[in-house]
Amino acid sequence: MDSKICMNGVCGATSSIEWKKGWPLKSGEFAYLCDKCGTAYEQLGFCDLFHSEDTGWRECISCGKRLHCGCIASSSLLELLDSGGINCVGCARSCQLHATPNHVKAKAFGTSNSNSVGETPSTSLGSQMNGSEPKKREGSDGVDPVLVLPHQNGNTNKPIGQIKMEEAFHPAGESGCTFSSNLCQASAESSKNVKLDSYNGYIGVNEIHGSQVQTNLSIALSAPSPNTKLFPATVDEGDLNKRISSLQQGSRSRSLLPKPPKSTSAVRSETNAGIISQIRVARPPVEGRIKNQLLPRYWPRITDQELQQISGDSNSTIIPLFEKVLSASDAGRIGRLVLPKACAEAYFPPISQPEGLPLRIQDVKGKEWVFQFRFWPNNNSRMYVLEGVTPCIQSMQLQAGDTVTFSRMDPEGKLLMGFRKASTVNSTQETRLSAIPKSVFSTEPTSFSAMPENLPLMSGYSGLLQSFKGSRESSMNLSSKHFNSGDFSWYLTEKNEGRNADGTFSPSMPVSDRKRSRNIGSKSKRLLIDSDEALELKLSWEELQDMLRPPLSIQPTTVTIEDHEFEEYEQPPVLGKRSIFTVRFSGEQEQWAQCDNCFKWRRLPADYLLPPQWTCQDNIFYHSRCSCSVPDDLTSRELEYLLKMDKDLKKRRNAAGQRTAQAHDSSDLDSHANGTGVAGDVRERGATSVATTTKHPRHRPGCSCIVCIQPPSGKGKHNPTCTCNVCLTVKRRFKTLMMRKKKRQSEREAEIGQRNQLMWSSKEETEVDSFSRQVKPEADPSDRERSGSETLARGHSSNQLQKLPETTSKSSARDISEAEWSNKLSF
DNA sequence: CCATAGCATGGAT
DNA sequence: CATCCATGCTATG
Repeated sequence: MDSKICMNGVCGATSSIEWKKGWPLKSGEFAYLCDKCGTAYEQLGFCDLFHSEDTGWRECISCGKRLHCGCIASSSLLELLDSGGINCVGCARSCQLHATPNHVKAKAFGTSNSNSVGETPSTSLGSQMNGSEPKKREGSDGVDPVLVLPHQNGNTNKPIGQIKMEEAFHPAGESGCTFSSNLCQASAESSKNVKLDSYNGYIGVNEIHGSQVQTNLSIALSAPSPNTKLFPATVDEGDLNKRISSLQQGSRSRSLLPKPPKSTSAVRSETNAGIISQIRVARPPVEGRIKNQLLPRYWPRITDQELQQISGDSNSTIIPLFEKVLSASDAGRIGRLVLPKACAEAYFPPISQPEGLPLRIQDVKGKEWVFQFRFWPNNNSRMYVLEGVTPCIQSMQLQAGDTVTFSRMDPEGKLLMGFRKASTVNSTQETRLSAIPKSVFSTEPTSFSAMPENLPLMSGYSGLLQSFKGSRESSMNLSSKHFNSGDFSWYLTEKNEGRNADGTFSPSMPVSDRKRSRNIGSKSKRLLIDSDEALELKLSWEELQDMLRPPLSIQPTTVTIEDHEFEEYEQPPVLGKRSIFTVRFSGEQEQWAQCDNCFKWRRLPADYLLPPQWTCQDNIFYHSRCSCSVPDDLTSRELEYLLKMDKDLKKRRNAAGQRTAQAHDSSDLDSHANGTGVAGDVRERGATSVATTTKHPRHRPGCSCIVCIQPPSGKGKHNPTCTCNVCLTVKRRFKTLMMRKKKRQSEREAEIGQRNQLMWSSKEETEVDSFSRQVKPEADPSDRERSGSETLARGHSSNQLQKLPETTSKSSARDISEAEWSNKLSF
């Protein structure tokens, strides 16, 4: 059967479906009915075609359940779209807005003329209503009028049809609301208007003019009359107006559908040229093992525009699967993301063992992550979790309250992970900036409020888009190349730790704030957090210190205390972007920074002082990577490794800092500030002074930080034997530093020894390729060599990195489908 | 003592 | 009431 334009006018732009010939038109041609609509309606309760249409889905304001698109199978559902709000029947009823049903049995759209046409319409709406199998109706008696949906331009403002309210949608047993079916039966007049008295709202338009179908179907934009009761009652006017306005936008783009039917490509190009919906509405599942049993809150809310952009010109189809608002524990340090059971069972491979299986998921940057997808037995049920998500969550800089989205790329079956920040502004740049405290110059710890909640969302799908346009291929294919080709093996230096203890840019919550953060992102009452505290971010003093940088282009002067040289700066430090410093075995020092725009990691010279904002375009050192479209300098494994090293380093540093604090409990100095790494750290390059500076932005009365106790340049220096408080402090710090360094060194040596032991002993159990065997011993001497250096360093060979997935992968008994999934996911 | 893994509990729906 | 799932609790290494 040829592809036809659905004469319903809504599904017309969807080309890959078959149509049934409908009623005759004045032109002598026939209307074509979208068979798929009916099928989808029957099977899913939704028209799964409409999502690609410019008008977007409608969802119930109250419960989030998606209303039908208004296609032929769902003309019964339109009444709620235009009733002064969008609401499903269930919610409308709870607001006492339910209309009293009328008593005229409606006809399914297009069924009435089937006799005259000699063909049967797609499905019987009536049968659909009952949730039974679609039946072919053998025509109807007489020449029933074609159901014409009301026209809002007619201005007659009088009901022309009779309305029947009928429980149609979601047969008993379904959770959530049911949908009503106000069927508007109308005469064959071409232009009519219907006012639903019960709702005081107007419903959509479908008008047939000869060979053309004009459709303003689902969008009735008439403002409710002053007496109209808006529903649900809880919807505020602003929100309502917004929704109405977005619906208006959506409706405009599909008003006229020329006939005769276009070819597939023509239709597609028209769609592409037209307005693609940017409305973010929930999409119920169109497939999966449990289909529409998924709770609406897990329905993916990707917009048509995002979808289209992601899939782009490629042959791949992006299928949004589900999304989840991160709970505190999801985003926490445990690294376990609780998956909605239904979603896990519907979209992830079936697992029979609690150990589950490793799942490869590509994130918005094109990076591939491997998570352990598993479950815990729980009350005769299961609780599904993704384990090991911390690096990924951190990479995307997500926190509780943000949303992660899961999609699948077909036909590859590749799983994709996106995100939306819970509260942010449009551009990613600004988003990132919002993580930098505005009040950073005032107090410690610095706290500030994040952006208002109702700002536009930043979508992870946009991120997907970037990654797919620019680096999808490479990110997929290059993941292991890096390991083999280069000497990708470094150890961290302690200068300017890039991230906090968890490797995140966004700060880890202080313990005292955990309780508060717990409220973010979970459902129900836990969402009701104190408005003042909502989305407040905290930066610890230490985390702020990490962002401090010596002033650019200013040479320090050097002072000597007890034969140790310290640099001092005339200007106070400035805020800079966090980065991670590494040293290669060759001794080459490097710095790794994350682009504020695309979030890719870029290698930079160690001595480059990053500004607070930095993007790929600012990469003046490596022109080949000065664009966000260039693949990440780090593969996911490398990044994971880097962050892990950073985390470990930070852990040890914190522990050392705590010990120091205990040792010097009388000091109110910043006992955490430390680190005279390879390139040094201004904070530790203390100097003695007579006069102190108060220039730095964090200064406050009594501040005794290392900046404040520095003398302004040119002012008097202290004698090496000086015993003033400042000098004593500096000396004490230095002593502490050396002790710490010594301790770390011994720790590291112990660790290295242990690791080597483990490595070799595990060879008995783990299959180790010969390459690893050959190379590993070589890495160790360099390790030891480094351990004697001044640099705080941990050594790992690239071969160890390469073995990561094998060692983390827990093999388990898998049934056939698990194996299939594994195969599909390249395991 | 600490981090982690796995299970248990209880609020919410 | 049953189920889900966020998170607490505890055994374990």
